[in-house]
Amino acid sequence: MTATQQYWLMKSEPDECSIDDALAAPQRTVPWTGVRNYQASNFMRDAMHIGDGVLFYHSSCPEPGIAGIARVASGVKPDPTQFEPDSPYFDPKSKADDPRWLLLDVQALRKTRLLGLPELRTVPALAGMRLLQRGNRLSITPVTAEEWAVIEGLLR
DNA sequence: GCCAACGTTGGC
DNA sequence: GCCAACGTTGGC
Repeated sequence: MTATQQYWLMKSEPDECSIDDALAAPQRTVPWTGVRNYQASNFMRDAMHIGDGVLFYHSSCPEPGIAGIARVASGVKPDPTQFEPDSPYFDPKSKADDPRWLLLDVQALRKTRLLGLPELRTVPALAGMRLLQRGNRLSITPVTAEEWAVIEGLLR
């Protein structure tokens, strides 16, 4: 156990799962369903570890931004919604013995004030954040230790 | 609702 | 393996 803690930003639509929803869940933990992008999925499979820090981001909503702090709470497992025909995340190409999509559990730690996207863009130290790069659409992006520290400072 | 940006699909 | 067409994301 030598891996140092890493940091991530994970987008969730608050209509589906807000930071309040996550905090209200059993163990404050929710399965991160619905990732349907290989880059994001590969982050979960190859790079994310239990205990990593997570910025809980609200997207596709009136006020997009960081809404809370969470942690990675499990390793990867198959995302069951890919096998559910009635789910919006159903993937007919997925086979039970060869799932295409993974998830891991995320445990909410605390709600923060909303650190909105416009405010994030004003912080020079965050100019390089993956989230803020032009055209970024990834639902899971790495956050550097420096960026994490700056954001913790803004949320204090 | 618009649209820029990006990822995926599938014909060749 | 290329690349045009199409679908999706997500801020505005």
